[in-house]
Amino acid sequence: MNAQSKKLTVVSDVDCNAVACRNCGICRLGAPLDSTEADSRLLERIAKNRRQIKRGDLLYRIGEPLKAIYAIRYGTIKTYLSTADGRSQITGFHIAGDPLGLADLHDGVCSTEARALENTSLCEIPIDHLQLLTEEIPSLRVQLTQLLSQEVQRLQGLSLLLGKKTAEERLATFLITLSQRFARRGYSSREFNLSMSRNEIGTYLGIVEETVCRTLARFQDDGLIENQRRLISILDADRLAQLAQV
Amino acid sequence: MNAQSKKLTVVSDVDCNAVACRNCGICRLGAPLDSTEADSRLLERIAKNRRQIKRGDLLYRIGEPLKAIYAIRYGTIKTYLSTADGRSQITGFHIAGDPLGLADLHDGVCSTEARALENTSLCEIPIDHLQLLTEEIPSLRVQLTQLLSQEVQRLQGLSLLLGKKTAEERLATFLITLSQRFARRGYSSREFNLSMSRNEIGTYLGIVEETVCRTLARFQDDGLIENQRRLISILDADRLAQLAQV
DNA sequence: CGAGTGGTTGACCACAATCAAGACCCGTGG
DNA sequence: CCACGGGTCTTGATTGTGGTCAACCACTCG
Repeated sequence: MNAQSKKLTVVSDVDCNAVACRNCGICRLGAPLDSTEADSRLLERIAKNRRQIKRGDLLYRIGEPLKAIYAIRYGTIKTYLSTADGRSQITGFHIAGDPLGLADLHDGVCSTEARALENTSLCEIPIDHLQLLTEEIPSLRVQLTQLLSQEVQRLQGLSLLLGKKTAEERLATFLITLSQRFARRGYSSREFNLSMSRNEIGTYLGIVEETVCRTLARFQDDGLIENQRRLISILDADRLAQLAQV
Repeated sequence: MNAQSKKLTVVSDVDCNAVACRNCGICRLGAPLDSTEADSRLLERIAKNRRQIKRGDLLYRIGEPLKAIYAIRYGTIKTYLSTADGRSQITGFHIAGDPLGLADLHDGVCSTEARALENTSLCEIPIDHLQLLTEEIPSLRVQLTQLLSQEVQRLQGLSLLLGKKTAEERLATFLITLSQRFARRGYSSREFNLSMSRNEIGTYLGIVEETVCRTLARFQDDGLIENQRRLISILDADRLAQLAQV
């Protein structure tokens, strides 16, 4: 099992840094509890199915048939949906290791639009391929259930944030959550570069750009963070977490 | 397959009306695409596992181990979670046919609290039971994936509502969605009794009780609905749907 | 170096929250 | 049968958080 995961994670340092890939969704999909040698050979086949998209590019759009599910190797993807008159809500910023497209498995139609915030590399599992794979590797279905169930919990948390938290609490939650996600992927939890604009942060948190700016400025005045445009340093994670009301 | 589903749906008219059960989650779980005779016998065993809870009772609470997953036969359950200081957000009103507990499969810990809004009957599948069942009936896992994926989509829609819609649009969306859900279950889509209070509607829609009242009153003045406390009649579904901005 | 994008700050405003009071409804007990 | 009490619903007056509109700043890139 150790040997297997090595085979999967160490692909080539050029297009897959170890940190991203060790935690990448496809590797998590690829290292289920009871995987066998035969499984691992199959999964190598999947892992080869790569896709690169550039900053600003669409991965898929609302209403089109779901062609594949994805796992992000590196980069950032935002997913969003909109009201009839065009107000849109970002439902997630997805980073290395996150799966994409699972929400649309039940009807095979994309319910969100997915766009790259920076150059992004993905593992791609075509839908018809997935059908075969899950038959050959039962544990893959277990993994799908796990990932979907986590996604439901994430969205429940987002609903709490959008329904009940103040602007200040939203921003604090956002920063703490992002920091924790980076930490889990092996990046710094104290200092990081945002790949999204103030506008996009607002569109995710249910507030406007200006409120994001003002609140970040206040956090800086209060010594909670250092705010240099896209570069954020967390100075007082404890107080920030307390503000977040998680 | 027809004979099978008959066996499952027609239990006894006393504790299972046909409408609710034909569409109930356990029956959907119980009538997967490729079910065999053997499967159906197994599923009969599950379907017998019933549970009744009374209005106001807790089904499970946050943090406790997930003992089972459920499907509602009749009644209504609300699920909710809260901020550290006790503001709570209802994440769903679940009616006949809806599954419960799926969101917590990945770590086996309840992430929401579930409480009955009226006397409610559930099918219960204990977690350890589920393990065995999914091994014997592979299509059950497919069903779990489908149901989870639908739940993710539902919560994405809720996020859009909470993040971007006005109070008026929220109420309109709520009424239209509820009406459609009732219709799909075979109840009237034009007139129905709410099982939740104004306060609970607000706690779900991210607004306060008073705003719910005022907005419903306005809808009545505008001839969109008739509003007799818990009894709601939809008078102009089209205009309401337009207001909803779905 | 100038244009353009994204970020910041200020002044003002509006929608919904809060606070408050009263109406309605239903169950319970005298 | 009516009176009482508590919960739910409704309506009104006032307030406040965050939205809107507007101007300016700062960084980047051609």
